[in-house]
Amino acid sequence: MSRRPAANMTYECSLRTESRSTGGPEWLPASAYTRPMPAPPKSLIVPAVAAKPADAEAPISRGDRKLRTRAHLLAAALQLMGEGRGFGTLSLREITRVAGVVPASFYRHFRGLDELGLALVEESGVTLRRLLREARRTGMPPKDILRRSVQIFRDYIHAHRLHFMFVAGERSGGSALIRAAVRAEERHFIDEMSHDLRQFGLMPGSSTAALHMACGLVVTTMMNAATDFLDVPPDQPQLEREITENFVRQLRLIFLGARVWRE
Amino acid sequence: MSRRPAANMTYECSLRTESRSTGGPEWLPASAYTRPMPAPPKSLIVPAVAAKPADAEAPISRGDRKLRTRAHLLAAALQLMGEGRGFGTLSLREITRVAGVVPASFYRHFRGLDELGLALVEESGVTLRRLLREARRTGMPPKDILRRSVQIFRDYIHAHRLHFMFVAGERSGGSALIRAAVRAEERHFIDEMSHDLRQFGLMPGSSTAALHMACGLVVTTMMNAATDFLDVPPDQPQLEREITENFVRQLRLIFLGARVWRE
DNA sequence: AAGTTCAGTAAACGTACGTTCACTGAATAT
DNA sequence: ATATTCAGTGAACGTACGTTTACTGAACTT
Repeated sequence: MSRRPAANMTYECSLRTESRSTGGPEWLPASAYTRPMPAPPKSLIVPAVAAKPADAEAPISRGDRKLRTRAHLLAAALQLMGEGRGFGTLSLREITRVAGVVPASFYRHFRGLDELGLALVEESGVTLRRLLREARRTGMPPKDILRRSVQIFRDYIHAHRLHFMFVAGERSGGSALIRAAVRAEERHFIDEMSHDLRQFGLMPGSSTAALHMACGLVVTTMMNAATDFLDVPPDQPQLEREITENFVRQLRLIFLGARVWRE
Repeated sequence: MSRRPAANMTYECSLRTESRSTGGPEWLPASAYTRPMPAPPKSLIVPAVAAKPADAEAPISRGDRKLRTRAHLLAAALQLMGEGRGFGTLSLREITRVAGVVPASFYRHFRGLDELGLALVEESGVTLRRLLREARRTGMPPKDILRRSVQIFRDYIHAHRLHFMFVAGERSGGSALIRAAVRAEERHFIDEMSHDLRQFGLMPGSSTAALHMACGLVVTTMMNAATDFLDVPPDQPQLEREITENFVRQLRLIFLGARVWRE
């Protein structure tokens, strides 16, 4: 399961070209675009939701248009991986199909799939860092820090589900190129985190190296928890609570260990 | 990079059939098999080594032969993933090609690729558990436990490189089916490990639940370290030493935390 | 107003894929 | 000695793929 639909289907083409003339654009006045109106980037399974939520109106400029299509391509790839597939299993045609664009168009934006992958890593890296930034801005409530942080983290994951699926998935699997890029982002994340921890004065007795090591441990644990959270079916609050609880305890143990750490 | 060779190649067929008549079987007397002698399961890159190391002689029985081919298929899949690709990117034809067998033969052994994947999970699970078993047999040397264990672990990883690449890679990425199976194996591993830790009397003050939680943390860290180890190029002993050192410290921190753990 | 640029198009190419089918012939069962 | 079984074969099928090519026409430049 979960690999490509195993051959024998309706032959791909009908989708884009037909969907524009038949069941297509009643959800938006077709006149909104002059010609290169991209077909709705709808999934093959859930047709309506996600990716391009009536952001229509008038994005006129040519450069903006290009950016928009590029974003559609990235979103399409993420969406496909959201159905539970590795980046390496995506095909170019598939991505362009979901993005509502012809395959050849892809090359106007990326040299190939790897380049798109790297763009996704960067995008995800930004999402990751924003998590830290928000935590920094909020400051840490001195009471129940861990439990609160984990709750925030859980919410953040679900709000950026696709990015986290991507990072968690490609962090260890798949292509060496992408994995390396993800690990680099992760290192930046660890660096920032240990900087913040020092700033906030948690673990004052520890050396920089020890702090960094502990943060690495935290991030590993965090990524693992992310995979766990993302694998929970949406109707299993009990399971999610257990994962939350386990994650909190693990973090507690780590910080306990860090407090008594001596070289 | 690292996805499939990007089209435009010599058309696959020539490979198997030709290699038998031209440059093929001088490494073994062709008469060893009557007819269904499988072509050498050589990689497209490194032709000679690995998979079927002169285990020839006479495995006569039909059942044995079937098992042997099955093993070749599993080994072929692992080998391909060893080149740094996710399981989801493998194709059936590719696997049979490397295994030295015609595509249709695949179905004599597996219903499809997923079934082969699950077989690989099981195989890898056995490898994982053998690690614990050996640790149990040896007993833990009371001096420098952590450092010694990590060295053993590092050696074990390299001795079973492909299995660990598979587990580490599919643990978070790829198909939900395989991921679930891997996580199940991992849970078994954690169970056994916490049982052993209790047996050996480490962490005597902790509840079963706490022990289990700590073991989960250890295994997550371990899997992460495995990916790190496997990504080190073979000529970078310094980098490997750093990873080892980091891993030791992380484990030390975890056990430190576990020692002072209170509910 | 005329000319240039270039994101997106349509069609074609050669290759690879999964799956099916009737077959062959040695290992087994009778 | 004869019949049955069945792992492995070879060929064919329809579908999907990545990439290239010449094109169109609106957005920009002059």
